[in-house]
Amino acid sequence: MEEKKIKKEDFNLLNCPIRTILDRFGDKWSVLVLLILGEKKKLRFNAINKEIGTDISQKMLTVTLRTLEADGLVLRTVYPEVPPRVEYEITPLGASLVPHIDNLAQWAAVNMQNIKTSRERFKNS
Amino acid sequence: MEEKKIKKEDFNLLNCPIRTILDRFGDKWSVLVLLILGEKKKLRFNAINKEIGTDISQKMLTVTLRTLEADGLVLRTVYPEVPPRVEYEITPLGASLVPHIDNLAQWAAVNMQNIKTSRERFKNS
DNA sequence: CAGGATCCTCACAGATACTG
DNA sequence: CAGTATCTGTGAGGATCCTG
Repeated sequence: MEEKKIKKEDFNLLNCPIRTILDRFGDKWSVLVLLILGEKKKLRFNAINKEIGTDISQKMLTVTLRTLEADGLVLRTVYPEVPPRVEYEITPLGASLVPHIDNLAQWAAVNMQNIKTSRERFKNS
Repeated sequence: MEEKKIKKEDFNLLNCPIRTILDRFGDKWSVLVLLILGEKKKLRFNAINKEIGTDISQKMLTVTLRTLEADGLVLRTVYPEVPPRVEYEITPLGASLVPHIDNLAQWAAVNMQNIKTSRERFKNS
């Protein structure tokens, strides 16, 4: 059995750290959840769901939260009650990432119109 | 003919600007190409290809460059020669984005081990 | 309430062959 | 040299049903 395939995990495109994090946060929901928890401190599952809107499926919210938890960016606390209560909050590590995302968001907000115009011009050329 | 489907382009998840840019740069190659062009100023197609390594296909490099060009982040100059010569360089807009990506990369480099450890612990729990 | 378990699908990415 | 044109697969994301 050969091993031609280099695993994404092991290679990470020249071990560029930026790629390692983009592999995680380039997905559809991680950043959004992180920003929400960065603001609101403590939230339950359905509360996060409401914050996002109806656009995320239960499954994807679960997957996203589990990934963030596994990475140590979000803390998940289960209270042994009936009905069950689960609260999510951002960790210091997660909080340290938020400002960087905010910076990117800032840049995006400032230059969005610029990009859209450029995109439009490109289409008609 | 109904129009139930909301196009990704039009919706952008609550028009959150951060999502708009992550939709673009969450892909596999855009950020890498941007960083390379941010350093090397002017490069030809095959030169970029070499910088990345053998891991990107011609097609994906073309697609990536075209998208960056459309967004106004990269300038594409075709010289009417035989054989053809095409040079790519970063635009001021693109250059203004690079530091933000670098910041993220910095964070990633600093906290990568932390995250990996956390991930390992999560797996064995 | 907070998910787990399934099934589906479609867009993105890759491989390959060809060309001005 | 710097691309196009096709074909194909894979897996993130979504819909739905079920449960401690």
